[in-house]
Amino acid sequence: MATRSTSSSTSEPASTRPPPPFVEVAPSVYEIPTSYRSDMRVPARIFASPETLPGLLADHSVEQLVNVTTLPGIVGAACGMPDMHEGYGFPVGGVAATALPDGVISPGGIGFDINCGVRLLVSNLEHKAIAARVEGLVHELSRSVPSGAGRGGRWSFAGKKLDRILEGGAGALVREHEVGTASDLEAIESGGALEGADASAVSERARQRGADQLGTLGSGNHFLEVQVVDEVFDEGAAGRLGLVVGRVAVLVHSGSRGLGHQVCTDHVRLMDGVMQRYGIHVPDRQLACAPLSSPEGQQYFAAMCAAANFGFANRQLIAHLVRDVFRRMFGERDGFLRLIYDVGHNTAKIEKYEGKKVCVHRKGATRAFGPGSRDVPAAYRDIGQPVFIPGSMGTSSFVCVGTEHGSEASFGSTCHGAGRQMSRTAAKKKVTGQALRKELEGRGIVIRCASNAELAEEAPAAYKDVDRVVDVVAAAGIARKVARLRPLGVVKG
DNA sequence: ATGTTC
Repeated sequence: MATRSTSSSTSEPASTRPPPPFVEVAPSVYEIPTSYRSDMRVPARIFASPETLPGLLADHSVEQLVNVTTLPGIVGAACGMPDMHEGYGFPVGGVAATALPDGVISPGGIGFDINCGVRLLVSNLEHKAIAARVEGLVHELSRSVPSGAGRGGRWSFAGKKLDRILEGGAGALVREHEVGTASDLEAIESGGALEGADASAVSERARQRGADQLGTLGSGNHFLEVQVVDEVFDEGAAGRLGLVVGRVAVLVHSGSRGLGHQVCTDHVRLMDGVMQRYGIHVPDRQLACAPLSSPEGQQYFAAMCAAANFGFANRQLIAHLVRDVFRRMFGERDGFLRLIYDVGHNTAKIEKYEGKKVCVHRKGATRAFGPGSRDVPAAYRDIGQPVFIPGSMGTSSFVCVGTEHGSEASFGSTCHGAGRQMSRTAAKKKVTGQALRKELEGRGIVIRCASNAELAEEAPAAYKDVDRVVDVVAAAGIARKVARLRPLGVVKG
């Protein structure tokens, strides 16, 4: 089994080892040259500032990023976003592009929660007008959207219906189940469906785990937040997105639940078994991979795309449940929620860089294409693709847009959140869920969650400072700040 | 992230 790391150096605390040699190659961009370790194929590029770099050295994420640079077929550099932290094999907040056709694809470079992502909806409501109803609103949302580990919902999909969701993503729900509208699809990355999906590549077990989980939040850092637009940094871009100070918005953060998790588990196991046959040697068993052109690579890619489509459909159904609540409480007109955009941060996609096709792994990294890209919705094409960077629970979230510079510096990617600075277990030792709940309520934030113990894992103290993380991506020029949103209420598992 | 060790 490939569940344990075989890299001997990851068994010692990160702090006891000398830091690798960093070279500042541009403002807020550091590189570790290939001379650092003989097995590196490309440099490791880390987006950081003098203030955030020490934090990145506190766990094994930098070493993991160096390990990623050894993958066969990797091009350019392995990139670490400013919210990077330790993950399974690859760091969370990591980007790696491998050249087609023989470069590898590695499930660890996408993560267990395939197409975990964020969607932002905006209402016509003024916070001032509904301030007294926020508690009731959050309560109703928590009743309508199931959350918590292992939780299923009222909807269940199997057989051909599930096949069409796995291959058609959010569009299958729009077309067959009257969940949302066709115009929603224009505001979803890749139109809400990745082309490479093949339902038959998804195991029966994965299908069973996912059957009743569409339209559910899950647990961990997944949440649904009612927010108010707090500050606008770029009037032009904010206006285009429909973000006006004082306006109420809803941020949904969820993924492909047990289905995506099982797809990752299935294929890590398969690849671990065939790596040697392809003559691939990696410094950490958790980097299990296979050439994208191999049967194992193709199977995983097809299953991963199908799980990603399940993720898009999940957020589509959650948004549908949220819209129902808003409509019931505020009426058809005032309660209308327009989808601004939906973007994932755990996928691998075939994209073109410098004229060559590459497989871009993004794990805890958000696609952030710049102005002019055909993959950006026409309505936003001149400002760049919207990107959402949620802070930790109860802290501000940022809306950004991608930049042209990002396509050369980070394969069109930026950070995905604040990023952990404390493990889940460490967080539980430091704070109790009860105390955290009191603190949030003291700041006027309504909170509904299934488990107090899990609440503690998501304490703001367990995360990096999102303001600093966003300042780094802005300084490095891989995203542009548009607006900040402040939480009014949180629903989580 | 996850029916939190098939």
